Amino acid sequence: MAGAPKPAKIKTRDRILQASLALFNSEGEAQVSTVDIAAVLGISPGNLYYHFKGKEAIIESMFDEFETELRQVLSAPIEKPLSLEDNWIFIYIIFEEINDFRFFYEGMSSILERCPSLRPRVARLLALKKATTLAILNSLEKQRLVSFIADEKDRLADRIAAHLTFWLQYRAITEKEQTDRARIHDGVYSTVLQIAPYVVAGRADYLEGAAAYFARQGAGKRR
Amino acid sequence: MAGAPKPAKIKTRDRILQASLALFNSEGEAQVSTVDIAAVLGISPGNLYYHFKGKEAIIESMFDEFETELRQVLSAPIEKPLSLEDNWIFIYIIFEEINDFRFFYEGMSSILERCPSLRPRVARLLALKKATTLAILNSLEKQRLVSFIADEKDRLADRIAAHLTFWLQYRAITEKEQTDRARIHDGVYSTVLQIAPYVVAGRADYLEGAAAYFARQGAGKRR
DNA sequence: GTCTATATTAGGATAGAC
DNA sequence: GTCTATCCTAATATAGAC
Repeated sequence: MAGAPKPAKIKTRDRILQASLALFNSEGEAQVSTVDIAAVLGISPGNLYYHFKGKEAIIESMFDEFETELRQVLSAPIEKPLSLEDNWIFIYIIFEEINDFRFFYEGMSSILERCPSLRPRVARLLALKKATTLAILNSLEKQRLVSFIADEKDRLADRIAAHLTFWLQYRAITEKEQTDRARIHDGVYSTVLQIAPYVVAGRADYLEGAAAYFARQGAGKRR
Repeated sequence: MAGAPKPAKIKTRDRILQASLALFNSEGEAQVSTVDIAAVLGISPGNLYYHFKGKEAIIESMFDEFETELRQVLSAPIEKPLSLEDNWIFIYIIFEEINDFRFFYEGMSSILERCPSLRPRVARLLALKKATTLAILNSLEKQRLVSFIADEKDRLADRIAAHLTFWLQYRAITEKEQTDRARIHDGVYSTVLQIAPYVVAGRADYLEGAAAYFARQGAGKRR
């Protein structure tokens, strides 16, 4: 009803990005050629090359978008602390972002070899993951919900950053039949459990609460 | 002096495996062609194809060896429990094995795409990593050194298995300048710290002991 | 912006002589 | 076992018409 603008045909450039992402994620970036991408879109390879210099250019353009989104997400809890449950949802969102861009994580070293300009940007993104995790841990610590000694806090933040980065890949190998949804869910639960042993009082309650929360969500149909 | 057999020229087949591993690890498997391998060995591509049907055959053959070695290593603590310090050395050995085969871990999803027969074997290897970790945790638990509630133990084993698998990659991105040695060292320390919060009594002592142990080793020249 | 046609290469792979 | 020579293919990339 509202003055919606005409159907607004999606620009070819964007269709290329969108189709490439889908293909990369399902087939693996290494297994997809520029011809494949053009084929699924029903356009000519020549046309594709009019929009992008090549596969690397496509990847770099995708990364731009991913980086922007993830930076935005990761900055939220640094600005204002979240409640415990909000933290859990927050981890969900991060895993979902990463899952949408999983081809990149799976082929990372080969991609970074071919797109060296991305290397420092990836490194900064990982650093931001750690910083955000640290901010959350600091907030929990200030609320006296958890406590750390020595360099435990810093090390935990590092491990969680790595966990966020690689857990989906780990699970993809160990549980081949899982759906994306199940893998993400499991990843979040697994992150939450990692914090449990540092919970000051009522660690059992925390574990129980988490188990209940994730059983509930697991049955649901988030996304 | 001793009746050493003549210089025993290494068989070409083995030289190919050895050179390929070195190239794969330094350049990335995807960036290395059969021609490259032949070139560094000073043999003809035709000769290489006499020994191996192609790059995939080389990788599969390398994996055979890696699998055998790692299985042997991982089976040790299942058969007989280790002391605390022995466990640390044990983790060192695992990281070293993985580091020697890191091209495989880095390009895993692409390699498994091309060598589907390896997928179940990799999955079983990861399962064995987890089983071994579980065996160690069980042993520590029986000695009353650590304690777990709910499914913490199982989840920790899973996380450590993932940690062993991906930590070197994580560090390779976040700390570009590190040497292999430093990365491995850091990986072991980081694994050890992950167990700390479950230590029943004297967690502070445990942490301090670990820090001292790894400071000492870090200065040393293991390997 | 899009297509058709074509060029260029690099990599994988084989045949046959030595 | 090893080399030379060669082939085949798939993927990248460009030129020029529409």
